[in-house]
Amino acid sequence: MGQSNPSFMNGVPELLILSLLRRREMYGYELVQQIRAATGSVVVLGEGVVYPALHGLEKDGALKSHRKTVEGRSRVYYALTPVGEARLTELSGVWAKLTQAIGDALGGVAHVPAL
Amino acid sequence: MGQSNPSFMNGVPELLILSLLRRREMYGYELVQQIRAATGSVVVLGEGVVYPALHGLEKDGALKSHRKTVEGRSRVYYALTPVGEARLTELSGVWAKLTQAIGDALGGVAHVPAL
DNA sequence: GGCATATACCTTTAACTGATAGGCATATAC
DNA sequence: GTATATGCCTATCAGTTAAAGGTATATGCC
Repeated sequence: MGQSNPSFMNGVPELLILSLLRRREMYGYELVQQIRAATGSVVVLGEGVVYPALHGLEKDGALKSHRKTVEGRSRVYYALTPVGEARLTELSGVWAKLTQAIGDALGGVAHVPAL
Repeated sequence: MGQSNPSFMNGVPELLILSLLRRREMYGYELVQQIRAATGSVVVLGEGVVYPALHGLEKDGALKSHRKTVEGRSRVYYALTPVGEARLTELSGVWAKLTQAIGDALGGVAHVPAL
């Protein structure tokens, strides 16, 4: 029966979220903006991607959350756990290996320089 | 209505196929093995990915094919067209921009060195 | 001859991810 | 009081890729 393994390209949203949370704890809405900012709008993840990812990571024990009310706003802050740090290290390694492999395969393909 | 844009991560199979075909023409079965070899088995695309991609690229005018019988084997060789070269340049640029953006966002995340 | 394996082409099917679109609530600005 | 920005969340859909199967020929082996 057709059962697909997750594609080799997946897990980047997770990777970005974990890496941003490594620096400091953040809440979901903030992450959406920070991902946009950190990638120069090359990667733009909507809330419909970020929130489910946060919930999944918390369920896996990679994040822990606590509510805090700031300026009359109730926010759910997420912080990395040791499990999350390990996950980040792992995903980062996979990503590095992947990009290097593809870079090697591309060899000297000229691309239009980013303007 | 829910209409998904293609994910920012897509198009890598196409990119790999085009980049390998830039060096020399190949047939589908050969591409499957060359992609595996060129990426050190980091990226392994099955025939179910490669053949449809080839057909799509040909329909777009990015590739042209011709049948050739070699060693009693009937093979369909694919070669890049100018359209395909342009496509390769474009995809390569997108990929470079993407990996750089993600690399920047990751900043100094230590990853386990590939063994 | 009969069988397994490797080559070579292709399609069908389905899972998974991520994108879109919404719904809810509060605060502030006009 | 209405619009906009913040902040959380879920439901649903679509595109891409993965897996599996289906056909056919060639070669090596018993």
